[in-house]
Amino acid sequence: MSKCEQCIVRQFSSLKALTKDELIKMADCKTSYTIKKGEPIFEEGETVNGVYCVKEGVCKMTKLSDNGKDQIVKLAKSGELLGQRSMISDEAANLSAIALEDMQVCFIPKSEIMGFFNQNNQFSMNMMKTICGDLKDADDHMVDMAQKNVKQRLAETLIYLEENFGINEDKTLKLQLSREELAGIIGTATESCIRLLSEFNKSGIIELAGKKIILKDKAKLKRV
Amino acid sequence: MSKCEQCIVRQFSSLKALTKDELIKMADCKTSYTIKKGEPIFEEGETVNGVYCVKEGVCKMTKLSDNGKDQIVKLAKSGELLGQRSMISDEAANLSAIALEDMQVCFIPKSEIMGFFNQNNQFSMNMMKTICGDLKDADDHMVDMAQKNVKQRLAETLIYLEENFGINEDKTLKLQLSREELAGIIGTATESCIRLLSEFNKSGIIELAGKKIILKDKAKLKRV
DNA sequence: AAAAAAATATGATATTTGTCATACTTTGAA
DNA sequence: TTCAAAGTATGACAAATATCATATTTTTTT
Repeated sequence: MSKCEQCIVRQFSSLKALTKDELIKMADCKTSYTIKKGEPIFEEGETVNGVYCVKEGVCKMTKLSDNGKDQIVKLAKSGELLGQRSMISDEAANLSAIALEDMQVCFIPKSEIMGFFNQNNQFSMNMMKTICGDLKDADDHMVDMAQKNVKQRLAETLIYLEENFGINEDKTLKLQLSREELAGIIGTATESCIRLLSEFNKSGIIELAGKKIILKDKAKLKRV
Repeated sequence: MSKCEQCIVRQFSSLKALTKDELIKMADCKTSYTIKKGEPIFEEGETVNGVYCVKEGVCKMTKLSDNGKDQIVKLAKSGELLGQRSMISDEAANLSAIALEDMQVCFIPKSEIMGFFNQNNQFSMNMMKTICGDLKDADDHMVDMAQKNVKQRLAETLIYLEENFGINEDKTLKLQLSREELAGIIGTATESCIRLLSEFNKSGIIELAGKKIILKDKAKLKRV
């Protein structure tokens, strides 16, 4: 069993407030999982009863809409905790978490987290702040969905992907999404997404190298 | 100064977990305000440094979009606390709170709330759950914005207004919004909103009595 | 390596939604 | 009470987006 104490990713979440003793205790009750690309960590409607700490890899948090399309609500990467909201609300998961790459995650049971809540005030405060951050992001995202058009949302998403997941040596976006997934983030039909990517490509704002994407002119992208 | 201890609305928020002693202490440091219809309680970008407890009246929580339109993110009624997120995140308000009716609100300073956090675990837990509920609502709302069309969002909003704010004796919706505000909730142009209301009216799903609205056929409204 | 399946691309077209113009109605102030 | 302003309503049209069809390319399987 790997040691939480030596795991760097804990520094990127509420867990950074835990003491050495608490980390040792946590290492004892956690379960580690390897998730293959495309597989779920948990799904909408499931009871989660704890949180998943993402050690490695990126996943999408999706919700199935009435019209049968999957909306991607959020992308989560290494260091983030998943399932906090459901655990705290004592509700089934509102979103599914699906691996976009091979992942390593650790499950920490609710009882353990609740113990930390009671004994470590900084930890509770950190988790509260994270959830508040998620709420702000969701509100902002909602306003974008309501007020911006598809072209603007695509431009915004491309910049977000570069800023949050980086680029390879050849300048292509590191996080490689299918056109369908990209459409699922911006909330549009796959064909519309593809069409706009072509348009951006033709006008030189981006470059399409197969399914890989290079942002050529971020200034113009921001002004779309 | 009115007594928090005797104020019923505290039962509808995290404050219900406070003890008699804590309520007496809170009554001492709170400030009461009367807000006229149309006036702000606080505005986007302001530092709030505490929470507002809505004693009476309804307000809209809005965010100004880049295109100059106000998006209504949420409606808050008596019993709800406003500004929790900003207070906890230590950030300026992300949303403006504008009275839709004459209101009575009480301001409770941050120092006071933080004290309760440390001494009353149930109170912190309640507030966490409230924010988690807001996050779920925001995520769901976001998916609706992305995946449903304007007609469906209008139908959904009308039902929401009836279920959450009730109807008068003449069956009209109690919460009376302008067409512009209604458009601001569903995220569309005012003219489109008006046009769809007319359409619903003509097809008998709703009835327009001046600016008042009666839902005639909720089943049909849900199936739009 | 060949075949099948999935993903990407693009055209044609329909539908939805936004914008601008204008008329009518209600509300509030002088 | 009257007038101005704001809000509501509707038509005409333009723009954005979805849908369906089909072609091409890429990936996966055999």
